[in-house]
Amino acid sequence: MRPLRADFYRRPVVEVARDLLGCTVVHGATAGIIVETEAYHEGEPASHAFVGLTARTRPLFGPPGRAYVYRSYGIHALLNAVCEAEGVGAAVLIRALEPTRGLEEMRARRGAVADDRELCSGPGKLTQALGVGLEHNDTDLARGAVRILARVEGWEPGGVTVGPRVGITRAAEVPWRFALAANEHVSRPRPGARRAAAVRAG
DNA sequence: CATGGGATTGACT
DNA sequence: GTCAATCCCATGC
Repeated sequence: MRPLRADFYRRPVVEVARDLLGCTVVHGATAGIIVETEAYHEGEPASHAFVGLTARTRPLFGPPGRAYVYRSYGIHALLNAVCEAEGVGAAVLIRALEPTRGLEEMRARRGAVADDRELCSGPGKLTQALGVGLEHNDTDLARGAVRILARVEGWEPGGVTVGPRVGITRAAEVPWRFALAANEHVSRPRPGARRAAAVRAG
């Protein structure tokens, strides 16, 4: 498995979000297969890039293939892969991994969890498990400490679930969330997360 | 300079 | 189902 190069990310962000399923995130001795992603684009209000170029969003508008890591709710670090051409604010949020290497280290970082399916089943959980933090913001995902590797040869996604993104209040109806349908390591859809989309659809 | 709101999680009722 | 923890940063005065 080789690191994904900038060309992989320099495409429509929704395509990249789908194609990142099955790829591997590595940091040190820990690694996991991506099983859930979400796409964000400057053209819609749920994206941080919607406000334009600021100190915070600068990495989003930078060259593709770098990390955008930010603090959420004052507690968690969330990992994104910057996409599309330089100057366009777009990124894929990595929402869940299936742990493959360094399970003991992950358990140590995560504290007591019921079972290994909960080690990386959420965007805040996986960064904690892999030891990814704000210091990795704007680092190169092909050469830096945190890397994303291509799918293994012959890997097939099987069933992919497409649906609305989780935990947002604006543009909640856009179906830009992708997950491996049968995978046990995806994040649990927040039951309390706005039924607005469903109501609107019904 | 003060304020308010999150791309969440885990504990508790 | 409900709610608190906690901090960066965009916004407005």
